[in-house]
Amino acid sequence: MLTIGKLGASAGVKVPTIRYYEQIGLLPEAERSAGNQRLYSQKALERLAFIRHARDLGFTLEAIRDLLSLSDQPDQPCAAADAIVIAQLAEVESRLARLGALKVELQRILTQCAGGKIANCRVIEALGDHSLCATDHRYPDLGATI
Amino acid sequence: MLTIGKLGASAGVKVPTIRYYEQIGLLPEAERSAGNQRLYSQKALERLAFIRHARDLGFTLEAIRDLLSLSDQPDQPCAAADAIVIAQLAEVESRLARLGALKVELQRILTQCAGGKIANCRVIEALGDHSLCATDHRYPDLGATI
DNA sequence: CCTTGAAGCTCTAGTTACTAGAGACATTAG
DNA sequence: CTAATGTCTCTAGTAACTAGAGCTTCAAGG
Ligand SMILES: [Zn+2]
Ligand SMILES: [Zn+2]
Ligand SMILES: [Zn+2]
Ligand SMILES: [Zn+2]
Repeated sequence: MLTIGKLGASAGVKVPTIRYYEQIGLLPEAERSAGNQRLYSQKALERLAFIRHARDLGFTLEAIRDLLSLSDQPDQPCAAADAIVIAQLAEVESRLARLGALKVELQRILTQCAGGKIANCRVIEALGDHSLCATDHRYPDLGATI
Repeated sequence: MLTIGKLGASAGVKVPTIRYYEQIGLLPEAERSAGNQRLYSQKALERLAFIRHARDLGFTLEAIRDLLSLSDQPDQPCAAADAIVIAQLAEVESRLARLGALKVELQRILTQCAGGKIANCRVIEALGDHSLCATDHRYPDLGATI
């Protein structure tokens, strides 16, 4: 049995984060010691490591919740799990495309600066006017994660 | 003079977002009509378009605040503005690197699935165990934007 | 046995950049 | 003049934590 501190150190997750995961129901309520402190089994460590790793791979907590509940049902077909991973890959690819365009545009903007005063700086101007842009980096709001 | 709705339509920014920008001091308090409705000048439209475009380029509101205050001081050297753009470029490149690693890893994980039941699915297993990963995608917390 | 420091507990609030909704007032088209 | 749309303020909610206050429990040293 591990205390919350040991668990966090083992899984690479901060203690308040573990309590947060419990609070939102991503981790089950932990057993408690006589003194009301949380105690964790090896299985709990595995579950937390799964969460941590999936977070590192960019999955949302919602997706992780689904993955965990799937992994608790071993005789279901795995297509649902794969679909979540495929969706995450698509998300990553979409972000990559967007960020690639941003990179190109920012580099291009930076080349416009010849130094000097702000009044003459083409960088400020380029930031203000999309019609000076070479690429179309205006995508409908991709949210934000990773 | 534009109403808030026209302003938003012109700049491609939703009305509540404009009010939010005013609330956090990114836009100055707008003039008001006799009936207490906000009225905006052409200059306000330019400022809002600047904000919108900079957001599209992934700048945070904090960075945009700094850029705006720099652009209000035309005889300052432009190095400070450039530095903000350079930092943003670095941020974008760092995210690109991270996302590139994630993409590779997610693709690799997906190849492990041979279909079938979850109990045998290597995808779930791979998600749970970083030692099965081929790349090192564990970077110290990059926050999240874009 | 006692003390002290670290680790744990609960609870609240703050972060980013908005978005949604309630309930009231203003403006405009027909 | 009325109905529809637009605008007003204010509050609260989103994702995934993080920080802090004020309290209790635990482990080790003297
Ligand atoms: Zn410059
Ligand atoms: Zn542009
Ligand atoms: Zn599978
Ligand atoms: Zn991994």
